Amino acid sequence: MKTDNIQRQMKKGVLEMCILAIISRREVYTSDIIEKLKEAELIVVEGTLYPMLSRLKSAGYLEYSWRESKYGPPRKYYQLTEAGSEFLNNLEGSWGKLVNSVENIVEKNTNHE
Amino acid sequence: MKTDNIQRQMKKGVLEMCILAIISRREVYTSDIIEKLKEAELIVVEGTLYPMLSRLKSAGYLEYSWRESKYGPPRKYYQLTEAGSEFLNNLEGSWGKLVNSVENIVEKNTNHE
DNA sequence: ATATAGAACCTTGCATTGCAAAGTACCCCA
DNA sequence: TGGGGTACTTTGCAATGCAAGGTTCTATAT
Repeated sequence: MKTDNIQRQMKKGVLEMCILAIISRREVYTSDIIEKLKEAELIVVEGTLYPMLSRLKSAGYLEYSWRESKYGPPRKYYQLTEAGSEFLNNLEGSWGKLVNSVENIVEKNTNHE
Repeated sequence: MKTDNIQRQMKKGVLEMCILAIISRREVYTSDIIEKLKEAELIVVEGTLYPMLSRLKSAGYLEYSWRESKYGPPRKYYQLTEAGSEFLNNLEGSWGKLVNSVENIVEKNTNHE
């Protein structure tokens, strides 16, 4: 159990929410998302993101449109669907509950030395 | 992607921290831990907890001592090791960072309607 | 034309791990 | 001796983050 794994494990389950949140702000493509996450110090790599976006698309939470780029092949720009907005709301609710639960447990144990 | 899975996915990675936090308060055995988690509305079942405790034990973060019970077979009461305390501190640090990161991402997108 | 570089997308395989379900072992009491 | 309750353990499955490798497209230099 390495320290490296800690952040990784914890990220699980909130990544979808973060990605949907980023897309909800404005249409973005994959590299934009990676950059936004990096700004928030949540490192994510392509191998994680592409399958994730596919899953969210299959689930009906996302759509995309192709746009050309001057610097390379065309890009997939993602947008949230109605269902995606709802889902994001649910995720944010669950996240809030989880944060509360964890604080209940952890704070009781903090020995303020 | 069912709503049922949301909480489950998010729980991943913080469970270890919560369990260590609970054990750090006082010596407990498995059923105690389940009950404490339930109080905080973090439902965990035996099939999750036992392998987890074994992992934490193998990693050197926990020790246990057997104690007899009036009501059944003896119980394993867990205590944190030195390494376990350190690890718990790390986890709490990572957790704090993650909460900040997520808030950075999510709050920027909240349209306070 | 051809080669090179770089951007963007996608796929495969692995390791981790929460969980359901089934199994084992112990204790008490009638 | 048998039944019920408690506790611990194991097996197999499904989900998923990620490393690594691959394909396709554009632009630029030769």
